[in-house]
Amino acid sequence: MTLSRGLILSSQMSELSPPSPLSNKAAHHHGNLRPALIEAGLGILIEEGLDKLTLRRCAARAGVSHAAPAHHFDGVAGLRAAIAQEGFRIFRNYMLDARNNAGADPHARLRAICRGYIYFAVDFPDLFELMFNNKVIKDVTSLPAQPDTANGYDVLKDSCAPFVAPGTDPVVVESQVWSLVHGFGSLMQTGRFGGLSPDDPCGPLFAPVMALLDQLPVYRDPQSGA
Amino acid sequence: MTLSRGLILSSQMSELSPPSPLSNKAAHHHGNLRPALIEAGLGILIEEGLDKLTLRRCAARAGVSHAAPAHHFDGVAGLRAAIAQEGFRIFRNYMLDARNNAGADPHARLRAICRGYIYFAVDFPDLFELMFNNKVIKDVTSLPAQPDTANGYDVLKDSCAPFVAPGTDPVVVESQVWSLVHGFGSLMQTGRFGGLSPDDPCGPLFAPVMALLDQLPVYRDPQSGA
DNA sequence: CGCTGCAATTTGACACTGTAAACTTTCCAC
DNA sequence: GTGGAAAGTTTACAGTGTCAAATTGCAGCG
Repeated sequence: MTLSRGLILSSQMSELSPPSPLSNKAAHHHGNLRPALIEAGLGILIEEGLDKLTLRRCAARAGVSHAAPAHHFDGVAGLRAAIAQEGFRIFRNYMLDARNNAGADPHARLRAICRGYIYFAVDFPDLFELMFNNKVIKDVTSLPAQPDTANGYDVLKDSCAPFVAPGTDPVVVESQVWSLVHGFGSLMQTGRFGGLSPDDPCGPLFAPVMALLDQLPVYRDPQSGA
Repeated sequence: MTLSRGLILSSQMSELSPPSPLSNKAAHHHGNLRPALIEAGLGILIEEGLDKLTLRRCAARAGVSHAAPAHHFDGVAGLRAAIAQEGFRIFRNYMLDARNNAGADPHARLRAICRGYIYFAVDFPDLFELMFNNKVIKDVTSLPAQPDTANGYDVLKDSCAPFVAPGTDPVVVESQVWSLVHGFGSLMQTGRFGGLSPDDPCGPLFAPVMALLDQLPVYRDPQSGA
């Protein structure tokens, strides 16, 4: 399951290198500047940190002039939102991978996506911070008809479904799980939750904290139908 | 209990207006620039938002030149850390107030401090974001021998004590509670957790989510001794 | 083929920010 | 008083976001 971590970043990119219009060689127009800028931003975020993520630096890394990004993003906020959106896609893949490698037991599957959640927060702390920055998250998660598949909420929702009592709002269980795991992911980077180690990437407190979810009763087993 | 909210900010300040050295009239040295800058920063944070919190703006609001803060803080990061530290003091008072207005029941007390936690996040979203910004929180919570009373963790710890099973590490329950409430506070500002209303400041999902903590067994009643 | 039009990119400029150095003022200790 | 440290000011410089005005390269059309 740890195989899912450390993925090659470019293989996760969505907009990156689309059909590539057949030998679009050295067009002065660069061709795909927008995805190139997003990738540059992700690289800066990972290698240099959130405070180094600037418009001009992204432009330089993509090999264009400092004002070029203005034609593809609505200011620096737009660039950050686009990078966050790409981050949510990687984030979702982390949870999907973790879930796919789990068994059929609802509790095991829930723990799995939580582990994927935390793996992502550990692997990309600056990207995680950018994505869940109060300002950015509002923009990204409330985009026009933004589907749950764009931010991974669908994976969480799906894994919470077995624990939803009939006749109750699913968002209750979803909020419980999401709050717990997101709070853990945020606070873990404090250092107060114990140091991380290569063989224990989620820290020694991950399992005990997530044990709180073991008490959730199973109302519906998605495998066996109703 | 809602009395505790909307406190006059200056009354919460710690460094603000110390002994005031007896008619320190119009000293060109301003006297108490450091606390004045912190208060200016808090005002900017509340009135204008986190992105407007700059060294020069704080200096202007305090009525000094733009380079004056350099003599009191280690760059802009130092100013932000100092403001966050002041924020943690207010934050702690929010939890203390909420707890003091609760009864003796351990679960009720725990719910109370969680409500104080969320009240603070709702009242000061930008300050909340600054305080729990991954970069800043590390500085503030890991200051030299920073006691738990400086960031409110002592209040949380105290309220979790009744739920700590004998022979187990208290940090487990503390992490469970803190993760849940902090995650809720962070994610609430997404808008996904339902709109806030004046008479329901924590949103409609607060109670259902915190119900997860009702299952915690009480091992020790602090009122009746062991 | 040459021309126009358009979109992408560049260049230049401006305001704002953080930071450092040099300077000025104020006050305290001696 | 005098020296010196502390507190603030002034000046300067490198980055940053953003805008307006060129400039470049391509596509379509005469």
